[in-house]
Amino acid sequence: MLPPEKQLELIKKGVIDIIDEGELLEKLKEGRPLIVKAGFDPTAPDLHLGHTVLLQKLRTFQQLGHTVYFIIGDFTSMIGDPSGRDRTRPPLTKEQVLENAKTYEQQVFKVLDPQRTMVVSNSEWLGCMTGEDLIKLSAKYTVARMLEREDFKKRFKENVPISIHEFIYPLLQAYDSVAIKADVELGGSDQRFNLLIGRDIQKEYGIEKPQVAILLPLLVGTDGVKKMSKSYGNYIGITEPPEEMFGKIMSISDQLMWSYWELLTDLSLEEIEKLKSDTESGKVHPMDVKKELGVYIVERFHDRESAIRAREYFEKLFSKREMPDDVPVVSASSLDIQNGRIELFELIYLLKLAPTKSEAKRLIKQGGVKINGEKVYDFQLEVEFSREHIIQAGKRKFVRLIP
RNA sequence: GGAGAGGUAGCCAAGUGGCCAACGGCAGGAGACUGUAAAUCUCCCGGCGAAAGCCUUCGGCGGUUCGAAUCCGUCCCUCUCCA
Repeated sequence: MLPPEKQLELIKKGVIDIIDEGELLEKLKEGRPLIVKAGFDPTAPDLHLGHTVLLQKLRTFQQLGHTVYFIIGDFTSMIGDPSGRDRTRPPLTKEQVLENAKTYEQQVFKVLDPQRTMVVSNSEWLGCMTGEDLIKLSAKYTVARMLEREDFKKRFKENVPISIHEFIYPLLQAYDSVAIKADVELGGSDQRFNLLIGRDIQKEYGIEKPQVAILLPLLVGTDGVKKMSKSYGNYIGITEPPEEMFGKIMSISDQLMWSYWELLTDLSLEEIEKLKSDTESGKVHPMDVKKELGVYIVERFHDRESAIRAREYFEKLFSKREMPDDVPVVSASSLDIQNGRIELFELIYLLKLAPTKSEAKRLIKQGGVKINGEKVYDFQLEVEFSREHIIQAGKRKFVRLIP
């Protein structure tokens, strides 16, 4: 193991806050593998780039010889973490949660070292809690302290409902730390409150040296506004196909790109600064820098070759406005059409290029549909199937229609 | 338990008997511009229909009325104050 001071230095890189740094150093000096906790709620089937910020830091701990407890919040996700929310989360069913949890296990090892990772579900200890246990746990915290949280305070003030179970969430998360005797817990900066409750509750349960809370920056989602989150639909999943992943990265704003460089790559801050100043001075084009980022990230979760291919695909489809190679092929005979001809809007609808016939018409009227590269505005145009047609709806939806 | 205020499309939010498929904003879509960035401009944004128009929608269910998002009854949900 590296000397404690050296370890601390590596751990500190890129983190927002450590509570308490002195305590962490003390723990490191004990020279034993620390129990490092990070919890994930399986609220959607995929981990996304936002999670990897955290995973990467966990890996740092592993490289330093510590043990990671990866907690799947199968129990707590049925409540839904209220952190940063302006309303109650919709609850998940047990089936959904289990389904999602399954895929998590496979995905985390794209980053984590399996030798030093314990994957556990918090239903293991929370699921067998009795009513009495729960009441004892709830008694250890007060409503006033709960309302210290900004998100709760805001909702309370604005008369947005807060259910009692949302108060219980942080307590259960804290109890996880008791159950596994966590030395360190990692979380996004919105987890500050939850992680601190963990410290309080651990002490209540007789743990003398409570966990150290390490807060990491939140990755902003593809919308450029909210944190990357499954429930906001602004995420880039780590299992997404290369082209998809690359495309999503290209769609983030230039400004946002810099935080992606910072949080998702191993480049040093100096190297990123250099890229940034080169971009600002016009030495390099921001789009090229973004493509580089795209390749970097796709390569991490797939491989070099796929990453290059994804970039080429992108350039072909968008920069040169060409058709991709793998346009879905639909044969006219599979479409249930009479007389071998059909009105265009009907066709767009049948090909699922628009969700309703009304939308198909609108799309056509607005000039969003091309047949064989020609814009068509007449939604009643009769399409024949005697030969092949390339139908394009919007920028990126293509269908090759064969007789 | 009592008193009051509310529940309108993905979200926020107008509308208080016919002019309401319902103002406006956000989000979303298409087009122009372009680098699938940002900004800007135009258009669209319940369904069906070529159109006229028709159908379904304003928490649920019933009712009054020629006609209801709007009035009445009842139920469900949220918030506030009092206990």
